[in-house]
Amino acid sequence: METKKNDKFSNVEDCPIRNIIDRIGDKWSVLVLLVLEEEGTLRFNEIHKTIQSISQKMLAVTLKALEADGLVKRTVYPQIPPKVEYELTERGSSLLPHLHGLVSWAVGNMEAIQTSRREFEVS
Amino acid sequence: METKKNDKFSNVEDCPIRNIIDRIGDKWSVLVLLVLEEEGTLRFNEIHKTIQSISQKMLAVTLKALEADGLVKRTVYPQIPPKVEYELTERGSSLLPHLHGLVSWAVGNMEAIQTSRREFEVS
DNA sequence: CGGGATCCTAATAGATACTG
DNA sequence: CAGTATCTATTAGGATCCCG
Repeated sequence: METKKNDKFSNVEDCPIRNIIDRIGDKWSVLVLLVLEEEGTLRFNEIHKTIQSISQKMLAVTLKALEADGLVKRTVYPQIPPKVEYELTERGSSLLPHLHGLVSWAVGNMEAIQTSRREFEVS
Repeated sequence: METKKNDKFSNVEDCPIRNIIDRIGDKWSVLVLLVLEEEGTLRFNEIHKTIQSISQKMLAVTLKALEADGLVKRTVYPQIPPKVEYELTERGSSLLPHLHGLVSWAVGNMEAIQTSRREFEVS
């Protein structure tokens, strides 16, 4: 992607909006963040049990991305069998109110949106 | 995707969170919404000029999806050459405050996140 | 001018098997 | 237990051409 004059929004790397959308806009990140907020500290398999429809691979990938951004803290207990715990960082916690804003909007508007979609289909 | 017991978050169609993330989590929707908010009513090519890095196809696809969800209103003026205007609906406008919350968080945390990513890389 | 139709590629997600 | 590796299927996105 090339940045041109007059294009305020093209520079992906430096655009905070695009950056954050790229992070939470994937398939699972928001869900994982909400689960960690609701349940507190969880082990890998505990998260997996809460979100059964995610694959092991995608959960690992998602957690690693969240960890890289400093939204989730990963603690390894060097024992056998291994134990790894995940929890929100402060930065992660500070994001959640904004996600809740989105969630409440989504809950409040989902039905109307689905109706709109159906009407749009037939037209 | 199959819904199982104990999995509160797997049912994509009915999960408002997943629904809204699927909509705004694509590459361009949020940007288009923000542009329409900032600039008001715009023609297709005016949006394109503001976001030059989007392809014509993706702009059309994005606008159609936003229209289907009732977030954007599309008005056709039947004349030659054709004129089509886009503007936010009330529902679209009601979403924007929540997006702004996200945006402000993103702006405030982007630098720290980028630092975290770099540190994570080398480790 | 505002797209739609088509074709193509790159990125993403899932299934499965394996491992320290 | 908590992943990784590999492979395949699906999807998103871009390029190009065309049309009313």
